[in-house]
Amino acid sequence: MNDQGRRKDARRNEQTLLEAASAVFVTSGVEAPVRDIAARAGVGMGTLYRHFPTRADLVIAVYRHQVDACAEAGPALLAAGPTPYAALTRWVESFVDFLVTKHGLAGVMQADSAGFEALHAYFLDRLLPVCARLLDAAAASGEIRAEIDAYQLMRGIGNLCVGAENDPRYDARRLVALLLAGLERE
Amino acid sequence: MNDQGRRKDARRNEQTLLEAASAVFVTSGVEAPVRDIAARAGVGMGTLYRHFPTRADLVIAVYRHQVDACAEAGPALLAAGPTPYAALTRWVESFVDFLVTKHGLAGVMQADSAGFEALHAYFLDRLLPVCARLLDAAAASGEIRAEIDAYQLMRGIGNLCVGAENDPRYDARRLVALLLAGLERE
DNA sequence: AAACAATACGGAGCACTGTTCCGCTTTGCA
DNA sequence: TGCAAAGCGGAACAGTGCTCCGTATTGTTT
Repeated sequence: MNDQGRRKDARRNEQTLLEAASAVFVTSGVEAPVRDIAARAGVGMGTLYRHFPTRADLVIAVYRHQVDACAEAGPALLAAGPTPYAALTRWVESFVDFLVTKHGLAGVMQADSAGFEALHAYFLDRLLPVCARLLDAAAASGEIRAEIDAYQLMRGIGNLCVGAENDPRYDARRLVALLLAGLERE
Repeated sequence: MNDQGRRKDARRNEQTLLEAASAVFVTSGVEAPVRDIAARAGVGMGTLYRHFPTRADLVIAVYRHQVDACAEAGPALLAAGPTPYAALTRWVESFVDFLVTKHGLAGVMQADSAGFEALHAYFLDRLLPVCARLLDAAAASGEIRAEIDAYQLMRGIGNLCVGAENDPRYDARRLVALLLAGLERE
């Protein structure tokens, strides 16, 4: 727990930055200017960038716990749910909830969002295997057509969540549900 | 054909700008720097902005014909297709083709894409009524569940097309097809 | 043909990004 | 207590979209 012998001001600043970033993300969204976060943490730009070499790294650090929790929920749901498709549905719903409640996260998670490749890669690394396992199980049980791979499903879900938070006429959950319904074997 | 008595250099520059923008959009995408377009047209920034007060206006001007064609295809398909749902499917496919072939257009068509509200509004004005008509007809014929309104469907389709052009692993057409399949009444 | 508004042009400049760089400060070990 | 090493702050850079205004072009009026 020595935190690798870094100086204690460094450790304190990293923590302060994470808290500031988390707060700013809630109020101004994930795309908030880096300066705002540094200012809120009472820290210079250099400090921010030494701890988090790019905006994406900061975003990853802030949401790492929730992404991990989402990844761990997959196998649990599969074990608990009545059927694999039910587990898939619930897992997807929780993922969508996560994306939709974080301002702009879905938009920035896209592969082509310049400078956020690391974020995209992290989400994929962590969640793709989980999604694949659920999808395979649901296909094996005959509940869905195996028409799509986990990558495309994840990307489709992410895309459907883009911009969902500032548009009362748009309900990403419903559209994702429709997409899953399209997978069902009739 | 007098083009409202504007000076002839003005008319010529507007045309040159449209051609330059069109060419740049193809090679560098819709989000290409405005300076690039002005440079390609051999024109100053002031000229560009006088003719197209915002980037969105330029994008609209470049794609206006194709959007209009898409809008007009709706009623035609409804009249021609075997069923309203088939017409809807075909119309959506043509819309997806349009979005996917224009670099970054889908991403920029989103409501929250800062500075592109005008573009979003234009697409909606032009295409929403067409989509609504197709959707209503398909619902009336009993082929689909009326679970979703035209706005949400359009937005969902637009979202699914985001970033589709630079990712060989992602096939927006297939996901949109799945979404439509989710609408079918079983 | 010459003078002269009116119209339109060009590009420097502004405000705002993310990111880098480096002189100065703080820390913790000897 | 001294002093390198580690860390810090924020000015400065490069790249955006967009504005502003002095200058050039146009076409109309004498």
